[in-house]
Amino acid sequence: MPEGPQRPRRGASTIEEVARAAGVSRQTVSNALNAPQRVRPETLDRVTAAIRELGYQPDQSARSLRSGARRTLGYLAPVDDPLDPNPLMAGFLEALVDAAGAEGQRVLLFRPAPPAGDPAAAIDELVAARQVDGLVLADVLAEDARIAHVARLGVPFVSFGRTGPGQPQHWVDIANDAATAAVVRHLAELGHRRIGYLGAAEDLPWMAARRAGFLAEARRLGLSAVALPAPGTAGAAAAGPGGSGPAVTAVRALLRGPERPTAFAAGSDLLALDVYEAVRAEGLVVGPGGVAVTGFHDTPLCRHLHPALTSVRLPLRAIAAALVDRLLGQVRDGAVPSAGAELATELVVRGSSGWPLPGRQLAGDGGAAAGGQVAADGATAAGSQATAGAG
Amino acid sequence: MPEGPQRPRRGASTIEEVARAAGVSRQTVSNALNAPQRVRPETLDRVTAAIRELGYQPDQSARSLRSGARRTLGYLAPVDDPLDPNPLMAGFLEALVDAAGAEGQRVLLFRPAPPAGDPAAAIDELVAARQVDGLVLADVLAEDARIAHVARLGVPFVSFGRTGPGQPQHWVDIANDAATAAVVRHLAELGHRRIGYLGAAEDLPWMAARRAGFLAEARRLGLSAVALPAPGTAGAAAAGPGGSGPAVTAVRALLRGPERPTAFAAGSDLLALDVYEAVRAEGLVVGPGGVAVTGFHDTPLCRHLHPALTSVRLPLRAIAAALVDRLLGQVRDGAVPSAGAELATELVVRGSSGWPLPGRQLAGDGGAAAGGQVAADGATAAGSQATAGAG
DNA sequence: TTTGTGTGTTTGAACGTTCAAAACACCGAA
DNA sequence: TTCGGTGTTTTGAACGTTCAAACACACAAA
Repeated sequence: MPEGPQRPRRGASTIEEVARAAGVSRQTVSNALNAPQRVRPETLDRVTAAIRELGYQPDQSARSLRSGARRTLGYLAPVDDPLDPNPLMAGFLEALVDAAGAEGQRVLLFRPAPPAGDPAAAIDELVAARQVDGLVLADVLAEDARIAHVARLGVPFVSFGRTGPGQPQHWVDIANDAATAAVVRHLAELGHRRIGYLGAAEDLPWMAARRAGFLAEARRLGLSAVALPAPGTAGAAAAGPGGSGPAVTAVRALLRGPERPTAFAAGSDLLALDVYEAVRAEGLVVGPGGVAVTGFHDTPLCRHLHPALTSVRLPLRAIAAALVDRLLGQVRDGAVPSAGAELATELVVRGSSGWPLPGRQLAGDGGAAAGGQVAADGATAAGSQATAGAG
Repeated sequence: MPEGPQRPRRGASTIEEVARAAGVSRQTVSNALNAPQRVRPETLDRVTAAIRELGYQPDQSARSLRSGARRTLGYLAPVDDPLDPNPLMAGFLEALVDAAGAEGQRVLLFRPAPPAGDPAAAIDELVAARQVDGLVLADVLAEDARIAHVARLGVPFVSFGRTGPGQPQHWVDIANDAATAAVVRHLAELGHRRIGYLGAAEDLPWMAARRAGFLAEARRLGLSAVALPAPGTAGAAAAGPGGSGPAVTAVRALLRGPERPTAFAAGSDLLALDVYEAVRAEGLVVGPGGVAVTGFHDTPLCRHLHPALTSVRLPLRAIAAALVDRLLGQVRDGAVPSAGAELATELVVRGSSGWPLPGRQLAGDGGAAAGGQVAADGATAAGSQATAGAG
């Protein structure tokens, strides 16, 4: 039988010990940490030295209990389809943790308890136990029950993904339509006049926006454009994550048709893989000489494809920073955002749409679209415009 | 100017209010929550009713301060190469949060502060502030500075990934060698006699183990086997995430050689993509009629390939549960694990190695290896054996 | 009746910090 | 000399909970 927990206060010193060591009172040490300008410089030095000496760090529980500030933000993990997880979850989380850390905040991960999986209950629990100062929601839909719930609760929150017009505009999102519009411009610059789009799960707002941005820009430039799956077809569901067969079939059909597209934009990197397959199945080649292809998300997959896949890169660090900034604005000053923030993406050009050899520069690029800038991996990047949308 | 924070204690009731409502004392309510068997059933009912009535939940900070238990586990996010992130991070985290939640624990995510990125400092901060009861480390190497550090600190911890013989054996890991051995058996059953392996970053212990398991089982079965990149070649680095060119080149060279393998196992799903490319570049076909290919991790990518990729699925939920179990054993009872736990993987057979049409069952499978069992998606799964390794 | 024994409940104290207010030291002006 | 003012430091109380010990009571044994 084990000898029990017996927490031995591993080296953890208290504020009282620091005070004694520095020859001051409790509160002076507290002030030295929380409001140094109130402490005489000479005293501050002594206290700081004692703190370092003893390796003191305030007990977060005691701090929270007294002050009310938890210094912790809750991230509600979206319950996504295990077959089609959000491809940027991990990267976004890292960015979020870093952005929060820069503001002295930690990130608490939570999820609706399986198998029921009621997000509202999970939120209630966390808030009732006062474990967080605010919440970060992700993969938010236009009419999202989670948004309505947290708004009703009155908890500070922000969302990655825009909310509907009737709801609080605490969101940060990328410009999905501008991203695919930039893709269209890129393809147009390369000389493509007939272009296709492969989407999936068009009921998701970001997917719908990508499709819409594609079609709008193509129309504006006078290009011939077709988006798959065609609206109203069962393909919309079938082209989803479960089986990619129908998507490939649809793309192949288009490639066999009279108006064969010379380029295809995909709503995700995985969908681009279906395009690759379809192109090859039709005996065509992916890339400049054949059918140009682009993806979305810029996952590691892009570099492992042959040719490497041109894709839309999301500014994850900027998104995370904006979210934390807006959230802490509410927590600290009660500053409720009145409008969402829309961030620009970056198009990373690789062999699938650009040039056979990766690393070649843009040749004489004086066109209408934004000028290219060389990205980290020798590929060319063209940013889409940033806007701060009004609520 | 905003009107200030003014935290209005949103609906949060205290234990005192519950006590008053139930006509008992503070401590009885506390007992009702923490040691119900000490409370008379009749009283318990009254207290429970009051708790529900008022929507009471104990303040976690107050609880932690007094009892010492934080009810929170820290997860140290590995600082991986952004070009080659751990492909199961997101899924593992979800499983970890669920497993922790089932035990009433939350998960706090933290990372070394960029740009320096010293894990030890990040750990010290978290522990000194007493924000967690224990730590979960991931992507652990044999001689890992983080392990040495937490062991020195005396904090309860576990690791996903085995530790070296001289170190505490608080690990949970998958049987990497058994996983690739199962792959070899699977390929042998299909009739393959000459097989290849494509690895990368062989300095990582799990990658080394996959390679070793592959070679050992091939030798045992008397198969002709070649593992890429060949030891001592610069390809070991070049075949990594950065550019997949060299990997493709090496595989192609092997396919052109006199002893052309009829099957290829890859150390990850992304590497399998390189194999696909090489096979096709040589004018061959991936799948039963041509070159069989297998991957590792069973990422969503597998289903989007044509043919769909046979891959090794990791028991993420079991891993997370084992980690939480071992960690809480230390936290609650001081039960220090004396040996690591090795978990079995599952081989998900799809078209790239099995049969042209996905969904077909294993035909008369009375061979030497473990019997097949049908997995969720109509593919066939064969488990590798589980062992509990001795420290 | 007294004494013990166990069960259920209450009371006082403590966890480590910050808030609120009071105390102190010092300065220059009245 | 007194007074107010300012800057710095200290003191008492509080945050909401659980620990440790005390208490009340019923019942059995002495």
